[in-house]
Amino acid sequence: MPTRTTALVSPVRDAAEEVPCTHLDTVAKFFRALSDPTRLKLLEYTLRGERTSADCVAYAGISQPRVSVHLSCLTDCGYVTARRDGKKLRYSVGDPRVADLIVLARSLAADNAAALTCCTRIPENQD
Amino acid sequence: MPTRTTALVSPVRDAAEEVPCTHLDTVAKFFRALSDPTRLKLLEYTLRGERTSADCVAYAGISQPRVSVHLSCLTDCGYVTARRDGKKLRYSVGDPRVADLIVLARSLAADNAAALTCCTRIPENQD
DNA sequence: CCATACTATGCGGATAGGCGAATAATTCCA
DNA sequence: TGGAATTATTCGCCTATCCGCATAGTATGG
Repeated sequence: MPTRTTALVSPVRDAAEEVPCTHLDTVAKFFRALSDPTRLKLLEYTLRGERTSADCVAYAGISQPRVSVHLSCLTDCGYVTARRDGKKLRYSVGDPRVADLIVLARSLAADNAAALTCCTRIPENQD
Repeated sequence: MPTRTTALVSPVRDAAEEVPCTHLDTVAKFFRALSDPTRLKLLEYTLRGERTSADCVAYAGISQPRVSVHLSCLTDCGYVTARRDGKKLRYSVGDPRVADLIVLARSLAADNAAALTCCTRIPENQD
């Protein structure tokens, strides 16, 4: 089916039928939210302070609709929360573990930066 | 080198200065390695003990070439290391931070499992 | 209420990246 | 050294998901 569907606040409540321990697909999806440079950029930006959508648009350098989608994704995945302030929505990161995760990942990635850059095995070369 | 899409009003001068910390694209790529259920499955499997390629093929349930690519990817990204033992290669996770990262991510994902499941922006062939 | 600012969605195109199948390359042991 | 076992690469196909642009929807303040 279509690649994008409405997220909003989905009425689906199926967490009861499965164990509380997170499943593979869920964790993978969790990581996928961070696998896009734009989303990662927005998350780290929001991590450093509460941001409006307009802030993010200016910071990320992409269109407002794109930012909206990314922020919605980050929100759905539990990375950020939105708070209405007048006409605007203000996004922030509430859970300190998010920062821990980023720091840890950056630490690991830094030590493997060279190898990571060379990880061209999966994608086709486009030279 | 990933193609940087030319943004509207993006200065894009970050490539000029050599960032001491890890680059955004690099970290994103780092996360991308974990954003695939198969790779995540293989990583967690390897995390629990040294594994051969054949082990991984049986465990993941996909073809050997696919496993080879995934393990190469995980290796390039610094998650696992390969050690030759006779005819076989044995894969293992040396860095304890990898386990920390997974544990932390699982912890976070568990607390947002419901929301994550509802994040239909990342569609899954799951019902 | 209405106008407006703010936010979300639809569309179409382009590309990344996953898979299976076939095959090549490499390595070890007899 | 040769054959078998193991691992890596290539190819075609297909889906996911990124983007920009246009537009629809919604909440707030007047």
